[in-house]
Amino acid sequence: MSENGPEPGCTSRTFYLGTEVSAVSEERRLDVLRAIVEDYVRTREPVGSRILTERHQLGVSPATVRNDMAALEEAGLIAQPHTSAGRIPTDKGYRLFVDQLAEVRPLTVPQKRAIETFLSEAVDLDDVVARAGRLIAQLTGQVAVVQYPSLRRSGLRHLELVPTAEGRLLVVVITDTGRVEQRFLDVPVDLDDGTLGELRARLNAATAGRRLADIGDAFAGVAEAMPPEHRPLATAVAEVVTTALSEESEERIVLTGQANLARSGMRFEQGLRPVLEALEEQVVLLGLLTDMTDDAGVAVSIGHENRLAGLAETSVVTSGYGSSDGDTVAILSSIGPTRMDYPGTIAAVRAVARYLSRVLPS
Amino acid sequence: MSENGPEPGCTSRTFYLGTEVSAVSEERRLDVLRAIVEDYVRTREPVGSRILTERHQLGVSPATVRNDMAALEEAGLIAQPHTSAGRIPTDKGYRLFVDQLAEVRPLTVPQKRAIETFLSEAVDLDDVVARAGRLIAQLTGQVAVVQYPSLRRSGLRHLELVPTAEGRLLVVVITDTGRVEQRFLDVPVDLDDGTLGELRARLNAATAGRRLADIGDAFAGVAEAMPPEHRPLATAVAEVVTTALSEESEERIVLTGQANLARSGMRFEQGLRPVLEALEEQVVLLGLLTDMTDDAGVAVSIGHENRLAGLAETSVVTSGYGSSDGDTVAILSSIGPTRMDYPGTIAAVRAVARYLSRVLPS
DNA sequence: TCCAGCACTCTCACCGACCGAGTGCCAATC
DNA sequence: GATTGGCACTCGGTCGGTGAGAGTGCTGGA
Repeated sequence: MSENGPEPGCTSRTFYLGTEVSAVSEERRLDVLRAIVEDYVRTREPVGSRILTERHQLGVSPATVRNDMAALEEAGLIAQPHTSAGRIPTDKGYRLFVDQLAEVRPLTVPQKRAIETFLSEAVDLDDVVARAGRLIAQLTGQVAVVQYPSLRRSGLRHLELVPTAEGRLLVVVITDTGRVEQRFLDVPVDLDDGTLGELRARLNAATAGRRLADIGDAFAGVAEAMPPEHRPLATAVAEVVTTALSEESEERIVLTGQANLARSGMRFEQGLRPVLEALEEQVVLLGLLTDMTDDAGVAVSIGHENRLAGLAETSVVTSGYGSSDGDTVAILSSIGPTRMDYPGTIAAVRAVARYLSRVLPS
Repeated sequence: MSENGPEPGCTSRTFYLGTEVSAVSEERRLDVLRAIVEDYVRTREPVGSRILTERHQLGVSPATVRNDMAALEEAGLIAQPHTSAGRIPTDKGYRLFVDQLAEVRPLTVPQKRAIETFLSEAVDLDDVVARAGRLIAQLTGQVAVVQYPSLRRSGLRHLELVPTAEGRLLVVVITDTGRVEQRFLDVPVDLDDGTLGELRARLNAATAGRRLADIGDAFAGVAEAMPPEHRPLATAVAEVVTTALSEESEERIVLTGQANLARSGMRFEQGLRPVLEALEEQVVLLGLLTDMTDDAGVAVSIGHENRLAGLAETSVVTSGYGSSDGDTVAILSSIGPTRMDYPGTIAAVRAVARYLSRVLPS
């Protein structure tokens, strides 16, 4: 445990563990960490040096492992619940494991096929989202969160204007991802079917296929093309569509598998309550998922890395999904204890996101 | 404890308790039961004879209460967790309490006003349902279940046919309760806008305002009125609408306040797991709620009265709600431990159902 | 650098004793 | 007949003590 800086030319690495050891020792220490993570995830019990040498081919004695463990603990990668117990990984330890040590474990062919068929049997968007959630929950044994395709990132398929008996106008928006939203509009002028039909046709011609986020200009053009007495109506419709559909409250998520949290072996130090409460704050939860998701595949957030205090004992695995052309229109994720099967969870989330993207514009 | 039948002309009543006592004793025994229920609900601890006389003006000594308790236990209305503990009500005891002893406790005026304003701020049906759930969960401190207006029991507001770029037809159904459903239809013939417009107009004329459950005949009439070459299309549309929208899978419910289950004092003997699992079986859960709900206000199902084994430790309080004309189109309910505040829960469910009915066809 | 041995610490399960709450029963009283 | 005070009994929860087991850190030698 010399505290000197690294000497030039020597083989020591201090990158992960902060102490100065040979490259081969360094590697074994990471093997020990991997073994600890894998054992702890499986048995849910702190793992000691003896067990470790018995269950893994480390090629060294328990005493040596103990030294390695001391180094890992010094580096903040593992910890002891109490003095005479084995070690468990810290959040930092899981992070290193996920980033560098975990081996990719793809799903089996039957599993993939099951995902594909189950998703393709869905009859509408609600069904697709519900089924995706059930798949994730079942594959990971954890809680699934699936976001509905975001309106802002979806394209417009059709815009419908329906006059109602009460003299109001019902504006219905259908996106190419299958979502349907509607708003009532108190129209200031009386309408004849011809005008309404014209407006509907113009609106649809101008907006079809565009992103909801950028149809403002298209609407402006339509309003100008209408006869002056109907321009207020056109702008009112545009107003309703653009404002209502950009509201954050229109983002929707679905939770599945909350019963998995109550399974034996899901013990949380603080109990289920903070977790369930965090899951119920859907707006905040979605914000967390959105922030951690980048376009490049699966993202993992571990324990205290999560902004939400209620999720301090959980890890979140998310992935974006989208239409077949690769754009991300929404997020899906699996949430479980930090002591989760990361390779399995990552594989499941990735696979479901992929098939979901394929099935989506049904 | 004579086992003789009731003697003619005497004042004894054996109706509730099975033993032969004077009417005044009978009444006191029910007072004791009420006191036990109220105390147990409040303290979550088995209640003994001494505590009971201290906290309630029963006008008798603990010894007398003990005799009454023995009778109540004999009648199966209360039970002892173990020999030297106090008594707790059984499901049967709660049932008697709910049916005969509980005093109606209406919500306060501010509470009512809060419900009204919170519901009226909703922007669309999703929002209404979500807000109703949050209200119930917050008022009762339990889990809320809110069903979306059932398609089958809703009226048809508008039916829209949209041709898509891929040469398919998108059928959109909008109900007067605000739900929107859509289905794709692979049309066998090519369409011109005129035909489509005619079909749309006829369909809407024939079906507007009718219940979805009984538009079959209307569709038949429309198909006959169309020129022969377009009859297949008309029947296909009718087919899609009638079958798809009568599917049970289209019934949707929303759960709110599951975190309440994890609050302290919500201890279930069997743990949360069976409860959460039962809540996740949405189809079965909805069946239970539907069966227990009658048109006449609030219904209560207690403990083992629930068909679902997972809900054996819970009670369910439901009410139908509907459009302002009084028809029930869906159900909302609150689920909590059998040891719940029945008067408060019933009042909350009733109030939210009432305001919901008023706000619904917004 | 590794390893065997050893002393030490700490948790957990178990045991027995004790205390208190609550009951059921009985005899006396209203 | 209903009520009550008294009393013996039961049983669960708590507390302190004990022993086993697991796991560690350290030291000295290979």
